[in-house]
Amino acid sequence: MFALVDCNNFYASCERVFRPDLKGKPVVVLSNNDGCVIARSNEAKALGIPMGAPAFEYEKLFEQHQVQVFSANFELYGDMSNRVMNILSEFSPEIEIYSIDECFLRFDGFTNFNLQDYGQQMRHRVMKWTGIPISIGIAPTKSLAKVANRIAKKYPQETQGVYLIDNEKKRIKALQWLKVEDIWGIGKQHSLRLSSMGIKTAYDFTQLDDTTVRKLMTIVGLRLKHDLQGNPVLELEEPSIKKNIATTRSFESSYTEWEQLRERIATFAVLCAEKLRKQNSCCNALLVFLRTNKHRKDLPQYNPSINIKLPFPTNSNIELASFATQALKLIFKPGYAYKKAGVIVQDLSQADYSQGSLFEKRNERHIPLMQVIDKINNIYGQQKVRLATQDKRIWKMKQAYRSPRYTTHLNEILTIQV
DNA sequence: TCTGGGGTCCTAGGACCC
DNA sequence: TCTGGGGTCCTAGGACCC
Repeated sequence: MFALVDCNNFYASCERVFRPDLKGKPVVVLSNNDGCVIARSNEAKALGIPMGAPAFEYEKLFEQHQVQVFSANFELYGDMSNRVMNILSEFSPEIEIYSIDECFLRFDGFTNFNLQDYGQQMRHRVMKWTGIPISIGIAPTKSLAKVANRIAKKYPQETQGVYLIDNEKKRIKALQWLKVEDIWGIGKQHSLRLSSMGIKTAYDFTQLDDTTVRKLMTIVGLRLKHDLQGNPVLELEEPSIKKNIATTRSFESSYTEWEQLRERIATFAVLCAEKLRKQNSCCNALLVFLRTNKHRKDLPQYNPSINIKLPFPTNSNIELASFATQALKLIFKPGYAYKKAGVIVQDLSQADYSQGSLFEKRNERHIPLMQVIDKINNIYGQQKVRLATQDKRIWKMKQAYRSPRYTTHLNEILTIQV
């Protein structure tokens, strides 16, 4: 059996842990630049605030219903996530951390366990030790565990947050209940297509023949169908290093000047380099892109991107910033109002076994230099040592409502007055 | 005025090889 | 009129996830 454990309204719940006064009140968390709503408490959902709602369109509603608004505090959420995952990993030797707020557990050889009770234990422990509420779905396959989880979330009273699909009758009932667009792995395009064919529920989907599914949705869809039928096809995935690493941001205002963009791109490249070093990788290619504001139909649009191969693999701040700037030079055109840009490093290889080039070589002296820079920045704070092309203000984001980083910065720790 | 960020996998088609 | 057969590798784009 597999369990899918999912934190309820995760970001909003993290904010509430340190602000118990917000219990029962609507809470929303905004994306970077306080742009749109990326998490909502149940009370906020009940007010009809949709996922991804642009914050400026809902300002009135926020005020009217005294919605508690937070800027994203990813440092806090990441740390809370680690705590939750650590606790959950004590419940099974096999765990796959699927996202910041979700994990799969595998219960192999748990035949003498009452998984319903076991799930309740998990909920209680995570709640007691972190304050984060979770929901659990348990079933013979991963995709069915996803379905079970959805039921647990949808009917908290009846299920007490844990739902088990452990027989054929429950499986069919669950699939007949689930709308086709809510299946994990079926997105907007496929669900529209399926819906137009009269396929309305997950059960209908599993009744299609293999050839049709394959033709419509490739091998991915076919695997999903079999998994939903109760034959485990989707396995627990091993932790693996990333294949691409991106740093992309929208700007707090539009940029028109080369200097501004050069600074952003250099900084994004440095952030990518740091992420590369954290997983001991080098990259062999990188992509730089620019975007104008797609919502401003009145302005000229220009969304270029360029992919360049590097002459040698590297994870040096200096080299990546330099390559990224060269790439930017090739796509930058004056006269446009750029709203977003990004650097994506690709074709990653292990840092220790890098394949050198015959004609050009990375600067070996950067390796110890980067080690020292990482060390200093770890102690004294991010980007204390930085390139001269980088601005002092590394985070150019609107974050009007960020909560303290309670668990990762000693000077922001919660103070209690008795 | 204002609209997020970061990933994965699969396939078709082009370019190339003998 | 008619123009082989069998491969590999790479990339862009589409689909999906949170």
